[in-house]
Order: sequence, then C-alpha cells, then structure tokens
Amino acid sequence: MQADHVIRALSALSQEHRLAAFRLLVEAGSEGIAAGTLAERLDVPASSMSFHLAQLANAGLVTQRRESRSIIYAADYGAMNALMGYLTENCCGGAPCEAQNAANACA
Amino acid sequence: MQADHVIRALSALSQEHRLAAFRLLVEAGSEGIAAGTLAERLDVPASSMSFHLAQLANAGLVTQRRESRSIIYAADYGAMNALMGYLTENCCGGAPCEAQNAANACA
DNA sequence: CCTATGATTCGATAATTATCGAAATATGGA
DNA sequence: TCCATATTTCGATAATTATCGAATCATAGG
Repeated sequence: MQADHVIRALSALSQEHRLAAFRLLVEAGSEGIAAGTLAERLDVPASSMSFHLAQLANAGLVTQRRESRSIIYAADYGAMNALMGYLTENCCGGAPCEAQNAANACA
Repeated sequence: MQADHVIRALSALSQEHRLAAFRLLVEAGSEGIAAGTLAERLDVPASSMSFHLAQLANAGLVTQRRESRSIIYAADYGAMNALMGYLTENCCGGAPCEAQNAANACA
C-alpha cells in the first residue's frame, strides 16, 4: 500500500458522516446496507450521502452491488486491514503498536 | 476516545506533508526533530510546516518542547495507539483486524 | 408504456483547508 | 544592547471539500 492510497483512505474516514457510515457498514458485515437506508439512519440528504459513499468507494474501503433498485454498500475488510497494516508498519514505530495489539489479540 | 477526536486525528494524518512528517517523527523516536529540520527535509516553507505541525499537535499526535532556539516535535505513541485501538474496535468488525494483527504480532 | 421508487449526477454555493511571504515573537551570543 | 537564528502568527489568496435541491438514470411493477 503506497502513501498516496493511504491518504485517500484516511481522508475518506476523516469526516463525520463517512466515519459513521463506515462504522455502520462494518457492523452490518457482508450483508451490507442500502444507500437510502444509510442516508436515513444518518439523517443526511440522499445526494449528500451518495457523495460520501463515492468517496469511501474511491478509497476502496467499501464495495457496492445492485440489488433490484437498491445499491447495497458493504465494508471491505481487506482494505481496512491493509490500512491498519500500513499504519502499524509506518506510524507506530513498529514495536510499540504491535506490542499493544499483541497484548489485545493474544491475551 | 470519542469520534470527534478520532476525526481530528484522521484529518491530521490525511495530508501528504503531515503524514510524511509524522512518519519521520515516528522513526526519530523520543529524540524528536526540530520544526526547521522537518521543513527542510520535506521541502516545505517554514510557515507551511508550522501550520501542519499545529494540526498534528492539535490532534494530540505530536508533542513539542523547546530546546534553545529550536522547537522539537516528537510523535506521541500513546495517541497513535489510542487511534489504532479505536479503529480496531469500531472499524474492523472486531474479529477480522484483531485476527490479522494477532497473526502479525504473535507469529 | 407509464408510473413509482432508489440512487446518482449536475450545478451552484458555502465552508473549510492549504499555501506562503512578510511581520512578529523568542532565544542566544557578541 | 544589537544582531542572527528558529519558529510562529498574520493576512491574503488559491484550492479543495461539503451541502443539497433539481434533474437524470436505472429498475420494477401494473
């Protein structure tokens, strides 16, 4: 994962509505959530939601599939893991974050 | 760590110069790097660098200390770990990222 | 074919963020 | 005190991002 892509992913997540949407999508799992449902739940106009979802998709953090008239968005765990990997490698000094994660994951 | 703070941290890191600066600071460790040295290494005017460092500081990702005429910036590992913790908890569906981190950290 | 529904695109505008030279502030040494 | 260095603050401007109604596109059902 190169810096350019990392910046797009971080930018995508660094916005109130997008972070909230992504969290809902992570919670929803592979089933995903329709664009309109997200707009409703976050109380954001459909066109605004569409704009934000496009950012997330552009960053590769979500996938989309059509299901009848709806477009269903789902979190891409692989992309998120790649981002986490980059941050752990490059922004955590290697050892410190790994150590903490190890404490969490291995306990 | 609340969403508001997370967004500030993500915003801080989602900019070319700031991500680059933060990476250098992580690499430098607690010794830190002077503002002017960062500006020089990243080939950014001093006033622009100052602007970006202020963003990182505001997000709590870096600390600053004066040393004679220089102001030395250093990465705050604790803040970065808190951010990683939030992302792992809220944006990775819990299991998936932890599992991957575990694979990395415990291998 | 017509209508309704779900979503995106367009276009205009507002708001935020980035850039950077010049001026101001702080420190240290002659 | 005076000068040089290191950095920040100011101010003006450019660039990017967010907002949202209206128009458009795609799908489904009668």
